Amino acid sequence: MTAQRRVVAEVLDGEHVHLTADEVHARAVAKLPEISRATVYNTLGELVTLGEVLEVSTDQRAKRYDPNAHRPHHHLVCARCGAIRDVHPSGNPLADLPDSERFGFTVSDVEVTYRGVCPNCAAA
Amino acid sequence: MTAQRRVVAEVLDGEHVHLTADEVHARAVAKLPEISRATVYNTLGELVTLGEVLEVSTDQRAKRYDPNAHRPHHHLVCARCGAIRDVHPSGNPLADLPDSERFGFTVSDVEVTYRGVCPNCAAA
DNA sequence: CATTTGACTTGGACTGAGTCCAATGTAGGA
DNA sequence: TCCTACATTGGACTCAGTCCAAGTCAAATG
Repeated sequence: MTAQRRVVAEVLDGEHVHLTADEVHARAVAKLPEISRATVYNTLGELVTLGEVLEVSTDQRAKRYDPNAHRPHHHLVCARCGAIRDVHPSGNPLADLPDSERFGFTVSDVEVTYRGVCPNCAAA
Repeated sequence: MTAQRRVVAEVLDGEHVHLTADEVHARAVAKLPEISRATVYNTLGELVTLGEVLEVSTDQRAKRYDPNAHRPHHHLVCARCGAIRDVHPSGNPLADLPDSERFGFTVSDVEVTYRGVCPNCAAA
């Protein structure tokens, strides 16, 4: 556990929003000016493999990092501004995939992304 | 409707798999050697806005294009080799998102991505 | 205490996917 | 046929992310 890793963890823990790697880097630099992009990527990658943080790619641009990895959830994304909210649908979509639609796969996970327009963008 | 656009449409229609833009380009070049990448991107973009083709981004790499836009469906992705199958879960996940979890959004769409290991990769 | 070791960090080069743009080509109407 | 608007081209550019060789640091060893 080095200073750099602590800073990255603090950034993610501090704001419960979904930051891109570059945003994490920018906030990390504010606390530890000489931290490099590569280290931020390395640390984020480790946090992901440790299961502390989730990678989310709701648009086709930069991946975002979700510190809320321990509570399973899905995402609701604004198609205009890109805002992301965590949501907890009722029901288990995994159970909605019948065997006949599994093609022999061992299905272990499901991601659900709802898309719509947020109140802010709807008002504008 | 130019020769270039016809070729792109033919490529997508010919193989019901999920090609990347570069794969579409490669196959288009086979039929019309001097077609450029930019034209393929332009045409794919138009097909997407016309609703003829869907953009799918199951991994964080290249977008893939799904010619099966008229029949709603979701995707099952192999975590190892990236193979993609179209699937039709029972139930409607949109209905699973209660109003209390909509945060004032006008929710219009939902994408579901199942992840697992395909029979081929499981055997290897 | 000095040295070795191995892991961590750095910055810069590199890659892949996609976009942008000025120049060129072309289809189809007047 | 000529014009005009639109489509195409290719190359430069951007953005996100990866890679790598070199440098740093701390803890363990002698």
